[in-house]
Amino acid sequence: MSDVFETLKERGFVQQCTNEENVAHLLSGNPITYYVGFDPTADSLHAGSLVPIMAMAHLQRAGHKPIAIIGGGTTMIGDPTDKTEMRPMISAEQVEKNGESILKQLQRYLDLDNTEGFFLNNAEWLLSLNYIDFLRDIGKHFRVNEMIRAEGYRQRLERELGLSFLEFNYQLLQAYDYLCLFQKYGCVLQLGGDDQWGNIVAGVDLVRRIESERVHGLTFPLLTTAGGAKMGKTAGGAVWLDGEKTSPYQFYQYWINIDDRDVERFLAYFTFLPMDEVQRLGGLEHDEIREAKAVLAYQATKLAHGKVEADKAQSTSRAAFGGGGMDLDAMPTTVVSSDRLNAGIPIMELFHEVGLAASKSEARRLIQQGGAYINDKQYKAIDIVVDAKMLEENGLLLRAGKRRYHRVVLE
RNA sequence: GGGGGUGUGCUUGAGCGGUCAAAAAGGGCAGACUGUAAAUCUGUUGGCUAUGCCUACGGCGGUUCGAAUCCGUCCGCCCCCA
Repeated sequence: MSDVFETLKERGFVQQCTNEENVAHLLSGNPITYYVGFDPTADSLHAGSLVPIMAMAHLQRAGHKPIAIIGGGTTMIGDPTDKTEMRPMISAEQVEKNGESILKQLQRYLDLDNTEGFFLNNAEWLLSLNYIDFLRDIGKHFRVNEMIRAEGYRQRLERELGLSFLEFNYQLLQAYDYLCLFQKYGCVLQLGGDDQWGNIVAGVDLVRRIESERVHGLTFPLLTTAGGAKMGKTAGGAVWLDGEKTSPYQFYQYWINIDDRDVERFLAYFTFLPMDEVQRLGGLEHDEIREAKAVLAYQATKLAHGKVEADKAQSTSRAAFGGGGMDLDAMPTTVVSSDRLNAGIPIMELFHEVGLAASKSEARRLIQQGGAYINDKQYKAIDIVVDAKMLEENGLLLRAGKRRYHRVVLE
């Protein structure tokens, strides 16, 4: 078994760690069980979640057993950590539904078949808690003085924002999660974003106090892009792992369009390429860096959507930007009846209808500012009517700006 | 329970009773330059059957020729006292 801890470290996954030597030692020995919590407030994970996912995958490849848990119980309270306001609560049914989608996505990266890995909802043990018992058995181990020192709480208190008692209990519940997982599954390592550090440590302490056992914690750095933006967000919103919400092609393009400065870091995080290769690619400059981005995009897409989709996305991208013809199959397409086209469709209407502009006014602006193209020809007059005469063999190729394409074909 | 404050467009945040679709910044989009990058410059950024009309300044109601701006009330959030 190779030294996974070393791998995680050199790939940049380690931000804080309860005790580096112990964790390194633990990971180089017999298989252990570790866990990461995921937020079930949305029905899909997004690119930002790839950091914990990839870390889990590295560990599983080294023979360790992952537990992915969704906070069905905790979400019903709302996590105050690093939030300026209270997180909205969501219903148990919604959590259940979201959990199913999330599990499917995780399975692309991890084996969660209930032998090699597990997928659990903490509602399972949290919902049946009895208040008095919980206070007596768990609550007595927590010191309020310590709790309010935690960054997340402290900020809320200092900024005089107020913090409900409900939210204040979040840390106890997460610590309790760890305790349960330790007791039932022998879980001895919790991973999470650095904002979770306080909660993780609370769990480590709790297990030590109740079970007199030493368990461990490790956090990942919170990723931002070189531009300072949150990882995995774009104009259109989050970059989802769900192919329905973010198509494989869009997913691919997200990685292609990242800042040059992020290339090496992201290769280390989001691919399994050996580090010497990562460094070689990261060292490329100017035009060549695009090759590195292509590798990153392809690898990341392949992991998230499989080889077939990755190949398709890659060829579409190459065709679109490499000067050649487009890969028409992968392009979003709208079907229009020939009668309608023969009658003529105002250009603003067309751009709006296919979704390249959110409203007709936006379409108007786009056109007036020279961002509207049909079959690679720019059209700046808003009163143009698109009809069958403009049809080419592949239909109409609409483009908004440099990168957003849409095809219109006849019925 | 008492007192005070606050609620504006994607976000932050100005806003005298008319000249407010609402300052400013950020963000977004488009154009130029480029490498599908960054930086920079320019334009733009509620909708529409478009030199006009409609919808918008927490909800409802009122005062007024006229309200984001005044009054009442309700809701949300925040602070202080209990």
